[in-house]
Amino acid sequence: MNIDVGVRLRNIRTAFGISQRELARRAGVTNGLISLIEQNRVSPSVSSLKKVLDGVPMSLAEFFTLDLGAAPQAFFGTDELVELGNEQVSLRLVAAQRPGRQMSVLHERYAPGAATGEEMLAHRGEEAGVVIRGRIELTVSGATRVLGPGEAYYFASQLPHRFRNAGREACEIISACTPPTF
Amino acid sequence: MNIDVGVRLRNIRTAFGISQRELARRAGVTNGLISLIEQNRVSPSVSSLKKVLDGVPMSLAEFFTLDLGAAPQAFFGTDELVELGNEQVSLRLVAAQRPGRQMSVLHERYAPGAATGEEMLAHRGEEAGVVIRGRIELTVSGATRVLGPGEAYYFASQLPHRFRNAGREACEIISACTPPTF
DNA sequence: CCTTCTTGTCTAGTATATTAAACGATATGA
DNA sequence: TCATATCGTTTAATATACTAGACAAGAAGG
Repeated sequence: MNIDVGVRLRNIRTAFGISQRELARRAGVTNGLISLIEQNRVSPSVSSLKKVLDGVPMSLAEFFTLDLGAAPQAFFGTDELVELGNEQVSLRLVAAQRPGRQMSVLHERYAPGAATGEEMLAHRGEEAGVVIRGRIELTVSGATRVLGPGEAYYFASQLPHRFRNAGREACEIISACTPPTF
Repeated sequence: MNIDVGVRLRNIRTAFGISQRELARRAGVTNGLISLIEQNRVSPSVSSLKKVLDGVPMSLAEFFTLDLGAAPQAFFGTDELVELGNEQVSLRLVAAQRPGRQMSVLHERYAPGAATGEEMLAHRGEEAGVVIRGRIELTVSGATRVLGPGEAYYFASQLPHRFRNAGREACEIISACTPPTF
């Protein structure tokens, strides 16, 4: 449940082969604080954690992103793409069953008038894509734009977003998102 | 020199269109604390910042990887894609200048006879794509296959791989890779 | 003009992060 | 054996994060 800041910091410090006192000296804090943080006896303020990491040095973003993730199937015929959508919005997923993959790549098809729903979507991760046929109306954080063939998008998926095919022609998009939502 | 936690939090909260009190309710903290944090009057402890972000929801890693300042560009016209390739292999990159992005999404175009080179490529990460026009000959770990429109690939980039357009028609692919190689 | 609701801000009191200094343990050398 | 380091831990005092509640400003409706 809790982010284990203490263990993380200890791992990093020992990986650099420096003592609590040495790190404290570089960071401009006391060695006692380092000790307490590493034991999870206190939850450091962002400002002091930043000071500590500056002594390594390491950014807060790097600190909180510690992890990563095979020779499975590499080629996929059209019939090997897994169909996920409905009649209005077709989603063909590449490498659906691949364990531990870091992205979802989709061939999307929006029928005329189709949309991702009435509500705005919002979830973790990032998504991007290129329109290859037709036109799509995309709204991100209140901003709306219609994209045509060759045009593209890239946004953080936390921002409220919605896709809608406002035209009369079907619209196709190749898209990718990470981490894999589908 | 300090990370502007307050402005970040305010940007995120307003992007979601919720009030300080609503966020506080979801996060299980007081609205006053949200106010103080957003004004940078206090530097929140990691534990309380995590509580607040859980209300969005957003991870600490995502929070600190968000780029500061204005909302990044979400829409890209064809002329806003950055051209990276040569005359044989054209690579149009989406969101090239976006700092901290987690993927590269490309519109690739292989002229007849064009290839990624004589040597096999091998690097970190994963890559995937969908062919939208023409045919491409893809070799991964010794296995070779020709993919046509609607067909796709997904493989770990450490595996030796090579793309070649063996046909007479230009071939277009929309591809994605993570982490961003381009 | 009134309410009544919502917004963000501020203040006094309390909980907790942080400091300064001490402690015990381990190691090295005279 | 006795120093003299350095290591991580602990404690009491202090600085600061956090809470509960009040405040002023704006909007909606009577």
